[in-house]
Amino acid sequence: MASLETISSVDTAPRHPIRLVANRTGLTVDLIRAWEKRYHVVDPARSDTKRRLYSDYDIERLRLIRIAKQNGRRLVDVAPLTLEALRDVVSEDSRYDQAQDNQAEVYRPSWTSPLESSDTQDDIDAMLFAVQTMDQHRFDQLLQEGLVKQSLPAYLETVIGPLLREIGESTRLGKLRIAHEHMATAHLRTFIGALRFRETYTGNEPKIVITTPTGQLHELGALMIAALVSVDGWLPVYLGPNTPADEIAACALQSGARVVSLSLTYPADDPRIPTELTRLRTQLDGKIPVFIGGSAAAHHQPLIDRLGLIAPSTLNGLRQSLNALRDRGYKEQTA
Amino acid sequence: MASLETISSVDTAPRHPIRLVANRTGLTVDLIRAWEKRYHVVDPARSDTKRRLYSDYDIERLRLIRIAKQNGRRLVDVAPLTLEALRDVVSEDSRYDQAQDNQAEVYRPSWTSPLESSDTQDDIDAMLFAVQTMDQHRFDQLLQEGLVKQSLPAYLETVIGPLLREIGESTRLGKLRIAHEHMATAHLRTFIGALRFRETYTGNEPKIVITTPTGQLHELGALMIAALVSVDGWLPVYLGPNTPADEIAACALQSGARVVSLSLTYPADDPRIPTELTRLRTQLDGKIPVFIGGSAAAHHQPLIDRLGLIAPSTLNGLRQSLNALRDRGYKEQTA
DNA sequence: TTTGTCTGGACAAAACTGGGACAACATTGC
DNA sequence: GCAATGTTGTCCCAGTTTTGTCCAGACAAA
Repeated sequence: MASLETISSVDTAPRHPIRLVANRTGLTVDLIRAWEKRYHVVDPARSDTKRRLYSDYDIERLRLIRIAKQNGRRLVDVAPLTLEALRDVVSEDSRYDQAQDNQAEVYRPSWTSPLESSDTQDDIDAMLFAVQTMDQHRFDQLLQEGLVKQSLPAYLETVIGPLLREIGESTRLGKLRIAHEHMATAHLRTFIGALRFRETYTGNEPKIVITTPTGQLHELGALMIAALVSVDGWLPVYLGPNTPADEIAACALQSGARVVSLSLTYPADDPRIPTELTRLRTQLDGKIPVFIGGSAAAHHQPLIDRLGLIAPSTLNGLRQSLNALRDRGYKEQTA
Repeated sequence: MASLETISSVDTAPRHPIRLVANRTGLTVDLIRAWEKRYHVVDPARSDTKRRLYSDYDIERLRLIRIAKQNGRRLVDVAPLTLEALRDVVSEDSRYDQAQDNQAEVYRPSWTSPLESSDTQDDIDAMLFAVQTMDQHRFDQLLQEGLVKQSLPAYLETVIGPLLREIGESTRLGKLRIAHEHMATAHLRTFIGALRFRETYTGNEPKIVITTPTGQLHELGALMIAALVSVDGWLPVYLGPNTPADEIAACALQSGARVVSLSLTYPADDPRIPTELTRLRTQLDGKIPVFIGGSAAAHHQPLIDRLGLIAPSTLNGLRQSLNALRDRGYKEQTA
């Protein structure tokens, strides 16, 4: 079992102290211990002085159990489930929360997760082919299957990101029609949005405003960021694309966000970008850090430096910067 | 693992606690017990400590009964019905609701109490408040709850449509900030998109291309149409907003769509609309009917008539026209 | 020293159960 | 039109199970 989970890239290395786990999952320290005592919900490793050390696997488990409870499951029922079974249960419950009449019940076959470590490029090519043939159903199927193979952050980084770039590239080269690009984009908007990154609500997770500035109409990068950071316990306040600086600032202040994150992709040299970023920086009064992501971020490096914004070069970098910000004070054991 | 349960369409294995059933059906825990006590609406299994354990079958039953009640049926009448009989009753009632649109005077049995419009207005007001306070979680919660109360087509028509109009209106009047509108729009894009996931794919559903023409950047109307028609067995080929006529035509031809449907909202008087519609009509060669929906459709009535496009005035009208078209085609095919 | 984590147990709140009461409303009989 | 009757959602009760929180005393970390 342990090796199987390693393949699906949930880190089993124990290193997080209980306080950090509590912060990320929204549970209290007492509760985590109580669950362990009563139902062996998790079985954390111990440091040489008997401190509990949790792995990413454990955190994911606890998060899922918390969601399952919120959905009305009883602790006794979900405690003994494996991580995969938990994912099944949670996704089933979320799906059915919005189910309605007259619909045949469609179950997602959970056994379609193949164990073979296939090349992600093959997956992407298959997706591109599905787009080219306008086979929406196949496209969706491939997206779902791909997600099962790895963790969400890894999936976004290795599959969705490259896929977006290739679709854009192919359209520019005339290999795909605009209609194909539109279909793919619309479908990906639905798919990424449906990752249900908002169901982890505890009421006290730190908020992050995510959008794109005026003139930037492509929202998928921003949406990916929203999905990504929610895994680590952030609550995204997602505004879609093309938001004026004043509005971003107002939103950040009203919602009490800890961070703002923008995505820049196309057009890379839009003259409004410097104006908007400067304006945003001014209005946020230096108190709220601003992260810049997206392929066009590099075009504005001098500006970014001058304004004191933060522009990690990869999704993973962004994620880690945010986590560092969030977990400030709770050091992790580097095993 | 938890893969066995994916076979049967309705699982009869008892495993859900009453709280979860209440969440999914929108009924209160008290009410579920009361119905059991009085009419044996369901007969849940019990855990070793007498906790009720419901099956998927039970949940489906309860949800259908709730909708039947909403349609004006009496509990005593529907309580003893089988699941299949319940489905018949509910779908019959929803057909009846549709007929309301076209027939001014219809016999209405005394036991039918039409949807309380004040009730839905309360819901909409609550949603607007959630938007205003940037309470995304509450907003989502309200959207989910509202959906359980009625069938999807009715929900789109009575809640989502009016909500969109009010959000637009409030923003124009300055009651909401642009940031609020952005947040609401982005959230609704995710929410409505997720509705479409529940399609029973057999591979031979008639396809319908859905999008908005060049210049029309608001996609939610089109997305609502996609969600709506998928209930009736259409397979939407959804292209998102702002698609050039050439591309729409190419997509319709490549995918073998039976129909094209466009949504026009804002700007209503965009000068590109006549050009684009004419171009589309020409390229589709008169073989593929084109439906026009959205609030701005009325502005182009003469054009629509001249080109022989079809512009039903309501969502229900659109739905009925499409179903008629599909059924006609089906007869021709089998004859 | 001060703060945080550990164990084990105690305690309290929340949730579920069966039973019943009751008010609001609709239907029926006269 | 009105009273009697039926229907239905909600609430209350007392007893049980489940779950969240707190405490004390020992030890570890900063």
